[in-house]
Amino acid sequence: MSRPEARLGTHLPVSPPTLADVAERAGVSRQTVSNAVNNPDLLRPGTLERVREAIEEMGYSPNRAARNLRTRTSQLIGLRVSPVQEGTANAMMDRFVHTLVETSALAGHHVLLFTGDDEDPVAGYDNLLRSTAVDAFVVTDTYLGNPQAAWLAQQRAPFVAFGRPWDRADARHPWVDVDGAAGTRLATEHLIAKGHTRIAWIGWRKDSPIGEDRRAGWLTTMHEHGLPTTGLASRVEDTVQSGGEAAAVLLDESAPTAFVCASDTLAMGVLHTLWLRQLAPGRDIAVVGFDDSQVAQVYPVGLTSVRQPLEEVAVQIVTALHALLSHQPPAEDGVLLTPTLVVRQSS
Amino acid sequence: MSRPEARLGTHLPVSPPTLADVAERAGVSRQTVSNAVNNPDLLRPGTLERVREAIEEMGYSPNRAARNLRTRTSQLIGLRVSPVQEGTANAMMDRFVHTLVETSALAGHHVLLFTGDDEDPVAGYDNLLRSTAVDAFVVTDTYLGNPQAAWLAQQRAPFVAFGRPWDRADARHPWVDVDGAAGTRLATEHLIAKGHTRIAWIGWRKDSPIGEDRRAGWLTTMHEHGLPTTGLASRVEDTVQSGGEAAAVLLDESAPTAFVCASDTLAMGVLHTLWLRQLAPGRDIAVVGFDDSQVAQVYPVGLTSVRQPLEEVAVQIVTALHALLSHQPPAEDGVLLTPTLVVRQSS
DNA sequence: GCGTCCCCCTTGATCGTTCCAAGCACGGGC
DNA sequence: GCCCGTGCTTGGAACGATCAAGGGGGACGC
Repeated sequence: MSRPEARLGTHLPVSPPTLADVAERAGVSRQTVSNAVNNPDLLRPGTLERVREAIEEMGYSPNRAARNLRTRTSQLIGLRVSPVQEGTANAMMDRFVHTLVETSALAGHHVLLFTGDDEDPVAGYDNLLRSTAVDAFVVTDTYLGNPQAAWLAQQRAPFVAFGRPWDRADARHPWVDVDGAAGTRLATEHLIAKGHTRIAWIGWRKDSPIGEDRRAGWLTTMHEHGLPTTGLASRVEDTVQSGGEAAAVLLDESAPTAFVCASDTLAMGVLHTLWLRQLAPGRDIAVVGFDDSQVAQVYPVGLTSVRQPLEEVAVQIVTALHALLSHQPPAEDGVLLTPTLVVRQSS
Repeated sequence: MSRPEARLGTHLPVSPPTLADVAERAGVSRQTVSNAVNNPDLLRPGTLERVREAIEEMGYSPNRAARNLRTRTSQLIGLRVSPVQEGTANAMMDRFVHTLVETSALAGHHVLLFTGDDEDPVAGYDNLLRSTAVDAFVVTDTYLGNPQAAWLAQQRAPFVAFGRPWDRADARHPWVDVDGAAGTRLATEHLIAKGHTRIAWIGWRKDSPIGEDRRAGWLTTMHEHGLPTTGLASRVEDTVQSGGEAAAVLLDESAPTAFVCASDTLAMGVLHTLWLRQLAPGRDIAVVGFDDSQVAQVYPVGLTSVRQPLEEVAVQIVTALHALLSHQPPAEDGVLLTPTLVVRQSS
């Protein structure tokens, strides 16, 4: 029994061929075609060849919905996109998302984007989860107090976080993160090697664990080298203006010769202050940022910056997801990757 | 017959409730529950209330795969993400993608990301299309010679393009685009109003229709005001370095007092040259970019730039997609939106 | 020649939802 | 009290794939 519309030479879009259509053409059963696609080893070479030809000729591709229904799998990975913050320099997600999409494709998965209600951050996850629309999630914004990771863990939903669980109360779950302290350590040691001794820190407010982590890298490295840190640290909002103001105050009060910043955004503020004071970045005062964002690369005076290995992060996340979905017990909860330092003219 | 695992108080993830489970609980049939979800008007208020309570209590959400299979619909919109180009300033896609995701969500759709083989740009589309994994596509990179739009049109696949069909050979299809010429016209008239008469153009090579469109806006506006253009235009690669070099040459040979650029990337190059020559952007020489990228906003001397209404583009695209999927004959093929000018210190 | 085993393939059932057509209850009209 | 139309509700079928068994044929050993 072949479907009528596939026969008619109509101009209407014909429905794509099904497993049964291919089976009929190849003179085998449905299951054999299915095996040809999913378990080629089970077929005799001759049969396999014949089925493959039929598949090729008819342009057959398995219907996703039917397969999803039967296997209780969607081959989709959910990723929540958070609102765009204009004015900050972190166009960093682009790089991550692209690699994630590419890597997942290799593992046979696609990436599904969804937005979150800001009032109910969990709603988006809940919907997709209950309707079995996605197999797993990638959670990116794991700042302290974000309930998503804990909620997902409690629901026993498969997910991997980009970011460590800062809160001890969070149930254990797989995560991949970048060692921020190692990054600022790289930056600080680079500056020390260049002969700097008065190296200032401009970071975020104290309630950001990520910020504190990055600050610790600077602090311990300075201490290890017996260098002073008192009066050389400042905590501000993550904006260009705040960074500039902090740099101005530090320059006036503590006379640093170099700045390590918790973000490229803050570093841009520092560069702005240097510009106003006719100081040449890299020659008079060194500046190092964090994230290696596009501004760092495009800015006339290239900004030295700590670069997160986002490509590797994506690969590790997909690996962890794959293990999770295969129900393999994870070897370890988390993976901590080390960033690199991209040296440009500003240092 | 209720599923056993839903009864057991096991720690294993229980499969979510189905339509039948809800029906049993509410004391109605499957179809009634389905109607309560999809056509509430068909139910008597009392029944509707009862079913809704059951749905709420059990946390029911329709299984996506089953629904997709039956309705031959996936509620997914495919979007190809192109490789990240480091060094260019176009973090512009972020804004677009986010609005697209948000707007589609309102229409009940999700966004599926996929990558394309660079060698076979059509492969990714073909796979998703044949496996009925997506309902429609949004095509973003519609540069001349890109076969995707034409191929999709030929396949009668539903899609909306962000970008005009520059090639007349392309079959007709819905599109949404931003009027680049109107943008550079805004920029040029802004500079003329500021008293500039020697306004230079730095754009892309001739084979880019988008670049030619933007160039035309500058050219016609200059002509309309009886201003000179000879020796004031240059065409280069879209890199910071090329923009800087072009600016240097133009400054030496034609003494312009203002620059209109085809991109923020090129404008950054111009700013760099000004920096090297100790010229103050905005006071000595005016500069206008295109795209209002993050560098334009973060750069110490704010860069005046043409801003594309990406949010509106996304809304229009979703509207067109909705019409397309409802088989409503589109009122018109394309929608052309007008950009705005964000004036900052550089002009 | 016959039974046994194994490999390769086929058949029927199933996933959870929506479509279809028939069933039943309720109420009005006579 | 009976008939009939309207409207909510119902069981059966279908979407297209995979899972779980069942069956047929050839090779091999006795």
